[in-house]
Amino acid sequence: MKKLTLEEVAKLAGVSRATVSRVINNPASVSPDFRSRVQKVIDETGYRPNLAARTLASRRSQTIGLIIPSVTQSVFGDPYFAVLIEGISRACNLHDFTLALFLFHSEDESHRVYERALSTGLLDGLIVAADKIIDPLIPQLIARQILAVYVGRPPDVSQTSYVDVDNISGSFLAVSHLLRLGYQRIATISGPQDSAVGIDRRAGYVKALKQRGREIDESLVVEGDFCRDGGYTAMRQLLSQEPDAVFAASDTMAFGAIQAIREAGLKVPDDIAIVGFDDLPLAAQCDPPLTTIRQPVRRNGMLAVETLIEMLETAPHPPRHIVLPTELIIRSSCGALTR
Amino acid sequence: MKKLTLEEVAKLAGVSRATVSRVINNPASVSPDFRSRVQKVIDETGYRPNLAARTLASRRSQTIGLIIPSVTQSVFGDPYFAVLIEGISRACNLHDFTLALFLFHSEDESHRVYERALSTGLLDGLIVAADKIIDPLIPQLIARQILAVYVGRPPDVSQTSYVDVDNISGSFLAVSHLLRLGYQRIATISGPQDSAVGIDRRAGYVKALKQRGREIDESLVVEGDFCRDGGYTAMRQLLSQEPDAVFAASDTMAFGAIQAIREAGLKVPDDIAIVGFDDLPLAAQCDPPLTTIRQPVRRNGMLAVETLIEMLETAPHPPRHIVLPTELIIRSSCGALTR
DNA sequence: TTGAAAGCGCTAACAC
DNA sequence: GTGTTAGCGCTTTCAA
Repeated sequence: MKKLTLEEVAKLAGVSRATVSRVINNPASVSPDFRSRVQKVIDETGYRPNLAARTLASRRSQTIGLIIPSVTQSVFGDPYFAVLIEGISRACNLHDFTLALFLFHSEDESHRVYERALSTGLLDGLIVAADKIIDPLIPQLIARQILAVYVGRPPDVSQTSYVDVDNISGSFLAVSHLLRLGYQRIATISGPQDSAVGIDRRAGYVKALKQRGREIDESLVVEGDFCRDGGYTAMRQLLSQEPDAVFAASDTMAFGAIQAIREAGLKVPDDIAIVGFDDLPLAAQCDPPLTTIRQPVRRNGMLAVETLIEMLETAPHPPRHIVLPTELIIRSSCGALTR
Repeated sequence: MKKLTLEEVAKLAGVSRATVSRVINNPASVSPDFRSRVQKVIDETGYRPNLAARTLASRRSQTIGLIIPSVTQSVFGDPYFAVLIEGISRACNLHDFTLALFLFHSEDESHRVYERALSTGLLDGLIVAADKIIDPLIPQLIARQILAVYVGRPPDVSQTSYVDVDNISGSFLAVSHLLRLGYQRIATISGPQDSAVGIDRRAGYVKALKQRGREIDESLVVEGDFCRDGGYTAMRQLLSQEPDAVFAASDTMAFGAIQAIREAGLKVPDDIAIVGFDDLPLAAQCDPPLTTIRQPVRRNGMLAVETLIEMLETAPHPPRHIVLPTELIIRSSCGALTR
């Protein structure tokens, strides 16, 4: 059972190659009679067009790439990425696009991976989930004229499309909530300060405190890596400062922090209140249920795909910026329900 | 800056197309003189071959697909998949392959996704992380002569290549350990009984008990879904049976079970001991650290890729079966350290 | 509406 | 070692 080509299908149906192509790509343009004749042959033979040939001829692969550049183990150390991938994959399915996944696990790998991801022909566009404020990828994307949408604010906003959430407002919301509850020593476990998210979420923390006329106590600000271990380590460091509340810049770090608090013999939220950021599925399930800032991770992933597809279809394309709001989700870890 | 073709590079270098092609694909077959001349042009112009054209002509795309068929949210409800993807991606990078990711989130999606994944031309082969014992995919793979490697034992072992771990021995190890520690009422939270892993891990539980002459108490056997919620729910059901130890067929279910135990005011391992399966990164970090069966998830992912690539290069290819051993990792949740 | 024919950009025999 | 020449299987003008 060798592989059929368009040519052979055409012969079997007694029509030309072009007609078969039309039946596949634009059935309405073929007369019902021909259409059904061709369709019959396709059904009977199980013919499937060769995607490489189609891509070459049409210059459209219906495939997009997702690049997640991450030198640390953090790609999957934080389930955030799993949810993001799920959203992206879902949108791809919806629009009949194929998703190519480019992860890299070390700096060394990055060159070879970029090489593949940036080479022409196979990919219609790229979604980039990079969050470093210095990103070597962007100049290359521009030079090679590769369509891309960032997830998270990229370094150069003027030339690059992205979808993001309002991180500053989000963390402002979180910290204001803690202030409202009357906490006095509010610490934060921030994200890396070489990433836009990390910077913004810390900025929201500062903004909320300042708005209430509070001074920023630098000893209450510790940098984490968005992962559980980072949260754990940061919290152990914070314990000596005796905070009564902590805003962690990701749920995953909040989980690590809670463990550190427990191991110190303290209780959440009675001794130390915690608020996270993300509202991952686990936030609602864990013990105690986590008060957190909900951001639409899955939706953002889907939006990134849809934005990219739109740009694909309507060149030329000014960069698009989509920023979604966040929402405070109150559960028990902040003490709001018990105080 | 329009896109360059081989042809144009050849003209610029004053050689034939074939020579440029050789420089790219097999530099050793070109004289140093010509090679450097061509290479210079490539470097200066930033030329990149068009992958679609290359795929069409060579019938090799250097791309493999990963199919994770999962009707539930379980794809990313269990970090197991994240680790697996990481391994697969890593091996792809190592061998300069591109990874296409096919997830589906509902039964409806499956048809369209399969259509893409099975269509010709774009993919050299497939890795399938399906674990249902009835798998509609296999006949199609065979009919279309698509090279595939399963992760986990597939329904029809005689026609399909796979990599797996010895699940029966693994859970046998886990339950034997609990027996050795003297537990009397050992329950299990099993995986779904329509999956090979689910069945095998329950079989290991039964085997260990029988070997010690114990009867199987059906009220101590509850089916979960490998996810946290499933473990939680199953454990709540088990609590009324007052087990003194539980073997959970995945770490993720073990985490859910621990939460249920805590909420009931009981302690792990003092009141109920727990053993998991997988040894996910979180198993060592959580509280209490989880005794579990380590399986080489990442390594299995890499092996799947490497097996597939080998098969790609050496047709015809009898199905290959690789089964790796597991290992008992003793931490605190089983009580071994305190009893 | 349908068909003929010209590519899409590359690889791979084959000849030199 | 290098160039010539056919394709790979499809889409897409352009005529009919």
